[in-house]
Amino acid sequence: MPELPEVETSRRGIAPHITGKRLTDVAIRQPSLRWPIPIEQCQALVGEKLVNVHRRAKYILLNFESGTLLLHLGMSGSLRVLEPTVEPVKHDHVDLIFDDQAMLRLNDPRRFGALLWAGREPYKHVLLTSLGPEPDDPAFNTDYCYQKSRGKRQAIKQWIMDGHVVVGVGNIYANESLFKAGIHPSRQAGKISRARYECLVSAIKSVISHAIEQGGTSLRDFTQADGKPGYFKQELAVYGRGDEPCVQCNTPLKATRHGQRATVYCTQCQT
DNA sequence: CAACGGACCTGCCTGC
DNA sequence: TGCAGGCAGGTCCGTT
Repeated sequence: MPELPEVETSRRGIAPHITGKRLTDVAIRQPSLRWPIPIEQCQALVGEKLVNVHRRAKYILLNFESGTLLLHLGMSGSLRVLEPTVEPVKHDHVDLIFDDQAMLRLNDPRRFGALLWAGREPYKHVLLTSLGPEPDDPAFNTDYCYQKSRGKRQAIKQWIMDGHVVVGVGNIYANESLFKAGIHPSRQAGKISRARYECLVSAIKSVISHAIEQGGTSLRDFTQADGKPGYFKQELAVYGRGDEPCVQCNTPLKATRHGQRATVYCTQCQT
């Protein structure tokens, strides 16, 4: 479900409803996510105010007065803000209940998500320390990519999906960005020219920022915090369109795999 | 060190 | 209708 645009959409959806409110109760029905939820540290936050809700990569940072809860949605997680009286359904693993009748509820069928305690200096948490720049960071630019990729034999698709290179480019937006830049997904990262990296960086920035504006991509069950779908799906050029005609040249799109992940590209437009 | 595959889970779809 | 198998938006970790 969530790549960076979906996570940012979720953050924007929940923040206005819970920022500045005081945590009054915590319900953890399933503590076994990717890593065990630190139940006692969550309960110790009861009585504290939620100062703000930030995001780094695909992590949502719930900043309380005494420290930060790190939230990751994994492959299938979603967040809703509901009234505390709403009955939980299957896979509603965690509720954070705030005063003023606001409840943040995490649902995650596959349980690849995470809720972790990151203390007073969350950016020093091991999961956040070695992350690459955000796509919209000026530090993510042509020179950075060109220099960092030299000597790398990895396929470009896998390289841009590596969070140590740039964060937030998951499988959907990797496919879309490579199509937009006209780059074949199998091309070796270390052999791509500076000029082509300029196209790719620009494509990644525009694809991600546009998807955020559209409220993310709704596939299967992704919805925004208010339950509405994202609207980016209708703009996908290649993802999920194997064998369908290329939007630019009508050639049937080729579906294949890179490192266990579905890859779709145009054999004519991407070289 | 780089690169790859496996692992963690459930749900949904396809084909027999 | 039932069931096995494959696949899904992420990413850490162990092994080559």
